[in-house]
Amino acid sequence: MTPTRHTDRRPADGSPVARVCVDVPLAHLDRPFDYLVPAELAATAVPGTRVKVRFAGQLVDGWLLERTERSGHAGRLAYLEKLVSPEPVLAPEIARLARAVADRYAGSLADVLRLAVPPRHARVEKETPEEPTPADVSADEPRPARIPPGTTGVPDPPADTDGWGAYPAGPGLLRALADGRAPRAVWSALPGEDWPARVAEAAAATVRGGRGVVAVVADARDLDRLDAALTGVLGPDRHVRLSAALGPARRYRAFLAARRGRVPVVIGTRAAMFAPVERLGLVAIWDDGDDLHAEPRSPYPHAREVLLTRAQLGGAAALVGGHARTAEAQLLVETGWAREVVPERATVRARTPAVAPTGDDPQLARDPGAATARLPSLAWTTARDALRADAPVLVQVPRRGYLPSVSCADCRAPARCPHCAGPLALPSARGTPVCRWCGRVSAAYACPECGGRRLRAAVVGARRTAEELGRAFPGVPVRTSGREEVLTRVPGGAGLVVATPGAEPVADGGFGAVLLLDSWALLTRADLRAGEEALRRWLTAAALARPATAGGRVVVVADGGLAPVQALLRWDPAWFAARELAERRELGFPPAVRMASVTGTAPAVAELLAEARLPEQAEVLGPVPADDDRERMLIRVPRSRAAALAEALHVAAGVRAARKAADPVRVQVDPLELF
DNA sequence: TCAATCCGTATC
DNA sequence: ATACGGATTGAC
Repeated sequence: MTPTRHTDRRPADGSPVARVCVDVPLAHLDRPFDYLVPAELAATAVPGTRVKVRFAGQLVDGWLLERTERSGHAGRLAYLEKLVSPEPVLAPEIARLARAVADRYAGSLADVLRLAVPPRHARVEKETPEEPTPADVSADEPRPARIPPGTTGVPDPPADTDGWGAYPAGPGLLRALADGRAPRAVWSALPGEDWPARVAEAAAATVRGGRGVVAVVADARDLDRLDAALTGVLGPDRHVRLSAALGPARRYRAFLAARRGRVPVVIGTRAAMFAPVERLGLVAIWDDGDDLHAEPRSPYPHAREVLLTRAQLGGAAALVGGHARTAEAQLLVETGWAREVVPERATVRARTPAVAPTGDDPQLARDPGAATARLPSLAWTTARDALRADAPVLVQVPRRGYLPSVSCADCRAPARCPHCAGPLALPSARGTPVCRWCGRVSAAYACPECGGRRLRAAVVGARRTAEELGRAFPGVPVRTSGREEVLTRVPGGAGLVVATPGAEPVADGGFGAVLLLDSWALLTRADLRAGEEALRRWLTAAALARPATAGGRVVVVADGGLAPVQALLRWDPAWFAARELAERRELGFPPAVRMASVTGTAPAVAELLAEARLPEQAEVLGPVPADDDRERMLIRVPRSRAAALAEALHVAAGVRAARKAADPVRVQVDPLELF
């Protein structure tokens, strides 16, 4: 039995109208609906709370956005059915941010709020509503008292040439953060940089100035490192980690600690990009080129864009850092929105390893060890020398697994399935090739380009590479770091580490040599970002090597004339980013323009585009075939029309939703993959 | 002329 | 999803 019967209800005395965002995914319902606040909820149904409302006959979840005196709605208002919890989980600035993100990405507010506020966990909410609980501290451990920001315990940053002192603009950046200003920086980290320490110092400076921080990294390993650095600088109680990997209870606990103002700093993976923080002073993202920063759920916002929007809306500082620089970050610099924080060339020279390119060496058989390992001889001798000097060696291989795909041994054309044109793979070392799409076995494969019948491994996976290296360097321990097991740190002595990109461990004292293998597989990907991504992966791995002055060497198996290889040799990510951005301007690709993709069955895509009132300058490109009989169209507009494009697509999606169009269409603004 | 039914549309 | 209004249909 409900506590209040409908007939008993009367509206609250003050602000009896609640503006509610109903949690339904339909695009045409993406606006607030007004409800009456019953008198008994007058004090508790505050903005930011979760509510239940009767909507089109159903009980649905909703967000109370606002309380007002009157409604613009002509008809009769229904009452709020229920207050889910008095906890105002949706901070007003996050509601504003979510609206801005929805608008930018042609999505609905409700979709963004689902990403922004983790699911409620009632038990967690009840525990210690008065006392703080930093997220990773379990409920029964002693809890620190609430410390107001800017009062205690934060050490001053170290002075001069170490740390941020290695960047001419670095000390000024920290000062501005501590002074409560809003500097915006695109930071190119030096090789060997202890970046978690630098981010922690920037966070500490901001906290010292009495403001909060949100910092986002790509994966759990980077998060562990940042967590440790922050604990070193701020102690264990001033920050929480927030990531989907925590599980519902711990995630909600961390979220609440931030929302209740118990901690000034939130760090995490992209799940933290919407984290509420009181008096936000700094947003930071490390390695913004990592595609893990792109949210895979509608409306597919990117952590960098969300954080920069927060900085813009909230007057907060922004720090976009990495060893590499994305074209998007370059655009921030070129438009003057952000300033570069880069080392001087002399500092770069002093800290970089010696980098050398080498071709796929036809003479590799002269070094018996190299032949065994299928290594070009320069790579082999470099590794051997480092091992002889009792230094660890990192070998980066681009893809996981065992012989993921194969190509013609004669002309190198990728081997494709004769039936469906899917990629062929070798499931076992001496087996017959099998199609990875349709599963058919191609026993008598002949290359359609040259007629060749022999196949070679297109990309040798980490496990296979590790086996071969073990044979080439007998007696040297070989470890792999990849999907199944990611190593965080390895000891300093002689040893081989075979890692896939993103899984490279840090070595005590740095790696003596870093080998970047099978690079052509990265560079020949048919992707707009192939060059940028290759360079990002190389720089990230090469940054783990010792400086050349300490014997650190890097060998990249690629043509030294290619731009990404050049950028690696000169350690000049800014040069490459400027070049890349110029090229994208010329070709009309993001971020020089705004692109959106519309994916679905051919009739559904056509229907949506027919409905959409696209801006004047819009160009429609395609169709490109997508997975399962669906197709994809791209729409390109100048950046000045970006908002209009998103709105047009959102409205068109709404019209389709209102008509109950059967087959879904996915609308994506700034899709990561363009072709 | 009126009720039953269908369809489209709004959902507070 | 469901509820409602207007249009349509069919029986008297």
